[in-house]
Amino acid sequence: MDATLRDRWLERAEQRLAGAGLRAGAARTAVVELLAREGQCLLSAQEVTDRLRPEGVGSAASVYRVLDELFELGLLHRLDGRDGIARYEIADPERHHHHIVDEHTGEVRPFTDERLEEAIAAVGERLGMRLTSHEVILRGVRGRSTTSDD
Amino acid sequence: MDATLRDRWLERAEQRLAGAGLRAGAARTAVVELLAREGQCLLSAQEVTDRLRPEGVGSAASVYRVLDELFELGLLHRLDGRDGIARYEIADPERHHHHIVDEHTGEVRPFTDERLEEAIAAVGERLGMRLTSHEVILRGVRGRSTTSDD
DNA sequence: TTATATGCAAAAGCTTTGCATGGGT
DNA sequence: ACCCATGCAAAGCTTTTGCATATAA
Repeated sequence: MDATLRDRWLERAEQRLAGAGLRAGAARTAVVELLAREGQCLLSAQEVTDRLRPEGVGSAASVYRVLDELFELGLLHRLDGRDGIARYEIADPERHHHHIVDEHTGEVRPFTDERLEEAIAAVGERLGMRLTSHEVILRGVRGRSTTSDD
Repeated sequence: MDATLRDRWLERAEQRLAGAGLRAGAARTAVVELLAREGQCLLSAQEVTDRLRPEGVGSAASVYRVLDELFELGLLHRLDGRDGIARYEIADPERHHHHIVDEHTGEVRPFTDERLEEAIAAVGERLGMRLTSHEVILRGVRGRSTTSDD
């Protein structure tokens, strides 16, 4: 867990939430703090709710509402999975990653790639669009493009 | 509509479906033919069902089943939208595109970019993964990265 | 003839919403 | 005090599944 990232996001989140005239209730506070700690990789509403249960706060409704609020404020990235479940992770302007899924294990690994980012920016330019967000999902299996295979 | 693409896909689809020991019923035939014609851009199960209604075939259940079959056989790409709806489009090995969404209008435009593809292939190499599929979604607004804004 | 495809209706699963209550500011 | 946040339960939606029937091979 990246503590710098956590603190930076937490501060920005609280700023922006307050700035939007929203109030800090128990559920929202718990969700935000959980995300700051454990939301650096993808988390579903269900997972958030489950991890909050021990604390005795965070109904499904509140979790969904808070997650959506944070997303709308640009504080979270959102990915809609093949399984019909939305997953969120904290959005940090200075740090940016994408995901690669192992088709065998289902494991999701984050990665960053400068060349990929440049290519994407160039596409936006070429198409005459100012990009507000983008997402890349790679799927594959272990092992390079040799002929071996599984 | 690209007739070459349509015919190539149709042929490959029928081959692969037959090869999998599946039978050609009325619903599947209708779905496959519709996709060959109009499935070059994203289409939801609902949209497929609606367009098949005049023909009097294609219940929701059958459409979902056929769509999933085709996807599992690698004949369709699948994208899970923000709205919780899955959309499909025909997969052509020789042609490959991604999508850019206009945040104002919701309009989805397909695009291709060689440099982007190369960057993605390089990432797979670097991470030691043989890529089986990948998707890129860009979101933005009209106008280049000037300071104007929307 | 025999296994598969189809359609209807019911069920399942994620997410949203209505409403009364509790809690920030 | 005022208004927002919360939680429960019900509703909404897309997608899946069970089952009887029709149909391809």
